[in-house]
Amino acid sequence: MVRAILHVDMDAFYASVEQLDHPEYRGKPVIVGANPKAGRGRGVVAACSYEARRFGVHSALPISKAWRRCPQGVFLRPRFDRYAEISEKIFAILARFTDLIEPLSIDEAFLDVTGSSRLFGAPEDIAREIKRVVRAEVGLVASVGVAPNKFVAKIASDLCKPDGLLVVEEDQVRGFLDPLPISRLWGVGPRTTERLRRYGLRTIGDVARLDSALMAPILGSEREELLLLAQGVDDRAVTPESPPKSIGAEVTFPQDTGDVDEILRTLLALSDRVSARLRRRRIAARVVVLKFRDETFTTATKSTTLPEPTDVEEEIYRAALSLLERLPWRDRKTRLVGVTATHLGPPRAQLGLFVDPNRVRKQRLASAVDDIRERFGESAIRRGALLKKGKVP
DNA sequence: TCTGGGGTCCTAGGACCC
DNA sequence: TCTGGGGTCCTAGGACCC
Repeated sequence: MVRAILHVDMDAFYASVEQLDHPEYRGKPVIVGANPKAGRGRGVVAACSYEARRFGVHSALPISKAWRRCPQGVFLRPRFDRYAEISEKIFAILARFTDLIEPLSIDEAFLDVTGSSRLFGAPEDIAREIKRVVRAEVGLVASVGVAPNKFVAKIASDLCKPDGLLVVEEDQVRGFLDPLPISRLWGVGPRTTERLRRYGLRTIGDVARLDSALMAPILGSEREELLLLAQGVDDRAVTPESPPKSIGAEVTFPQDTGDVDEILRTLLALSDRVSARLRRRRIAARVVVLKFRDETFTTATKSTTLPEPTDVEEEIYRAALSLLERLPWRDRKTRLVGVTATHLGPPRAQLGLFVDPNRVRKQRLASAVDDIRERFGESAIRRGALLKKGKVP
């Protein structure tokens, strides 16, 4: 049986939310991302309105470049809490049409509406209705791709933006994919594109027509999947939300720093953030990863496995500190540090295992802090060590 | 002109165990 | 004199996605 998969994707999501909340920004080039600091800012564009795209601005563009290309733009810092709020409304709308929803990001999802036809009509009608309701109830514009599988549905919505609706029937799939560049294939980024180019492969059709056996040296271990994708075959199911595999926080310093104190304070703040998010989800981590980037943009990660799972800030911080000592360089300035918790699972207490009374005290303290922050905001309460020097990043 | 922050998945070598 | 074979865990790095 042919499935009916929808890919729903909001157009210029962050920028559109800003234009929704601030009517005076409508019709203007809105650029959401890092602080441009008059062209000297660090970071990139997170999202921008279609008005801004006419100036050559796009997401992931360095913010300094965006400033130069579009000095008259409305530059805004992201308000993730607000975007999450709107996102919830959108997902609530999607849930009216099917239970089979797989979120891809804050503003994007796959829907399997194969079984929804009796109630809601043909897939194309469902897509049109979703667009109508999202616009009427939220005030934002979505694009929707409809196809027999996820891969084709995703490409369809990408290609019909903005405010698009594109249906690709099963017998149209090959003709639809063939002329597209190989970089449209899932999992084919700049590196793989370059490698495939060297073999003269430019379009998805070029890949689809290859002989699997001959491809071995070209594509490596993932050749079967890639070949099938290129041929428009994708059996992956639409699977509702799964628990996170890792939770991390990282920060790029406004200026590269050689100040050990600043680095330590930052690691503490990051450990704090990560542990709070672990506790909120009632999970604990067995592995802590420290990420470090120096002034030459060289990046290293070091990880360590803890004797037992933790959600306690102090333990994560101590693990990060022990990893700091194993870093390969000392003489270069630091651009970025990050702390990530992985190998997540239930905390010991939930498993019914013995928990050291000392840790119980720390956890109670941490939970109390969480509550205060919940009620009065993130900055309501902080560790003394964080206040010693300068501002918390 | 530089290159964010949140993730996922895969590979590969070495340790370790039976 | 030679030194199996398989499985799992740990660690580091890389490609990729939004």
